[in-house]
Amino acid sequence: MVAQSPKKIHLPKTSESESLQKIRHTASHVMAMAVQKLFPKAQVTIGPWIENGFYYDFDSPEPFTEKDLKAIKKEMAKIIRRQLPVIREQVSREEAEQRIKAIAEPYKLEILNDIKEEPITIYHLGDQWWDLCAGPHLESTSQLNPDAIALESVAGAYWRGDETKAQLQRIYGTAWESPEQLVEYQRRKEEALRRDHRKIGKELGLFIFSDLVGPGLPLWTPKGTVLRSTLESFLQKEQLKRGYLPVVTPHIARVDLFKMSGHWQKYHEDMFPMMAESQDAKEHEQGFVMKPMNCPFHIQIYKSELRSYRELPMRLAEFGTVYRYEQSGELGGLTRVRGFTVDDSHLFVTPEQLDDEFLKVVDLILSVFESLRLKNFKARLSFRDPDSDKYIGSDDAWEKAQGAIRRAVETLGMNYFEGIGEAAFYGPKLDFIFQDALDREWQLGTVQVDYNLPERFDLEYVADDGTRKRPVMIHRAPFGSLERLIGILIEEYAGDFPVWLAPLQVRLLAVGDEFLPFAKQVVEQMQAIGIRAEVDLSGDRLGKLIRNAEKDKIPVMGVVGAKEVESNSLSIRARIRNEAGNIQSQDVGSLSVAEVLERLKQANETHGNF
RNA sequence: GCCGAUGUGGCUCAGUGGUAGAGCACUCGAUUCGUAAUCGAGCGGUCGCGGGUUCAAAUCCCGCCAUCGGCUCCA
Repeated sequence: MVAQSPKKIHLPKTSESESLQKIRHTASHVMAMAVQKLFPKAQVTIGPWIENGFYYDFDSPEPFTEKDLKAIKKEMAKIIRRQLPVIREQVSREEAEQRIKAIAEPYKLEILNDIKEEPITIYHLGDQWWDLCAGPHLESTSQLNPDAIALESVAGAYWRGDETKAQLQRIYGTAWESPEQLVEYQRRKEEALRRDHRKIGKELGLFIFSDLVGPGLPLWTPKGTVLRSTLESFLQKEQLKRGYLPVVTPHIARVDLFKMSGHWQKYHEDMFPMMAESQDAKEHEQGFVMKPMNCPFHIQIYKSELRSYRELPMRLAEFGTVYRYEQSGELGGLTRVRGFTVDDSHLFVTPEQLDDEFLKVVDLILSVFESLRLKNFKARLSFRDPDSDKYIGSDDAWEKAQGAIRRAVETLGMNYFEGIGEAAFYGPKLDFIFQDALDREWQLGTVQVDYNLPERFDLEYVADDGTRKRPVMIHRAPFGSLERLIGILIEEYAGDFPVWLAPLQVRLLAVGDEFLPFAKQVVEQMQAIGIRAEVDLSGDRLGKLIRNAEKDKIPVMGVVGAKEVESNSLSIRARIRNEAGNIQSQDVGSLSVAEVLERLKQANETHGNF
């Protein structure tokens, strides 16, 4: 059955709609006025529109709770009903300063100091309330519809986004052109929640967390492990085709290794504490640490022999599990964990090979995304912040590395944006950014150019003229991490994996117990050619078996009864993705066992549909 | 780490001061059944953990742990 959506409601983005910008600017001012009415001690700071609404940050001696939102919303409705005109006024810097001082709002003064242009614009709500604001705004509060506004949540937020500064109270709200849009927005949010990988991962039994094991440390169940290994072997195969060399390295190493790499100095707070045999060893920093990255290990393998230019590029690859002591408040599902597996590789190349090799890596990454049907991503040039001291190496090395990345994206004609301050401590990156079901952004794939670690580890190769030269390193991971990738994939597919990735590809459902032997025999044939299949042995009625298989999102169901045994066939029901990307369960009809085997084999090889 | 919220059987949830309940799942029995739930019975919970208040705590208070939404930080 096809669900008919009654009327498609378009939800505009704030950045694309001046009308929404006005609504949300004005709504945030009305909210701030309401808050100051109810909490006279609250001071206002900033309150911009965001893609789906707006927020406003307050410095309040008493924190707001979710219960307060109701009262604030009520107060907002009152303000709206008073039909206050929104008046724009231009004043001189001095005038603005005086007025701020008159109402004792120190944050506004700081904001004023940041505004470069003059005159300063102030927006008034009638003669009741005003704030510095660039606008645009509605003409009157009466143009807001209280039924198209919702206050969503409260959160702590640091002043200026700086954790050393005051913690403010942020209220998130959303406002729309009509109540219908608000309802649609809320409906979509609920729908997004249904795609949440934490929910689906639990339902499908892919991974678990245990309080005893610890936060941010996922445990992979048999089904989840099948999914992981399918992804791993897919990439492994692609890498072998491209001359990568597999390696395996330990999970821990002496602190000294990470002192040499610079991790101990620049990455210390992201690392689990050192293990040391004795207090004395600890004091002398003579212990072991869990690895937060694989690069220093791969470097040791490179360095274990004198390398010739003939060996380069040398591409050492490992699914290496790393451990990072992420702040507790950062952890969440599979997208942010403390132990994760990087599909890591370090390429040691001559400076002349760098550009070409970089392009090959980007090509691999894009083809991996294509195989996974991942289309919605952004490319970010993650460069260093020249004013920060969190990086190692010379300006020259950074210029060269950043130049190489820029050349690559220009050559490819890729769309990209720049993230200053987003570089790794040892080098700049080209990152591929995806969104989760709640529109949060996550970095998956990454390619990094590194002149610094070869320097720190004194890496060399013998050039064709017999001299010793320094290689350049490329760090790269198409998946980024298996954990985060799987989190994103689950949400992308809403749990309905393409046949080649589905942990269980086929389940056979017997109409009666007497058909189980035939079903078992067909499953054995499937397993023999690498198809993941099982028989439902629960003995329930067919309707129930189908319901369970649908709930488990198994791509192919094969019903077995007298007819099928007779003709060595299966009555196939399959979950098939339509053009719009929605999964529909379809009766494919009766197919011979041979035909089913062939189709599944094809799906596995081509990553296509059943 | 910071601000706020939440934590009841494997899962989803009800229970707000009087000593724990439902549905699903699981086990057993009956049913042998053709495309999204057959019927019945049974098993299962130190109500996140620790302390306190009270004659009495899942319920009120304090601390801790975990999860969720943000902030900050990152694959």
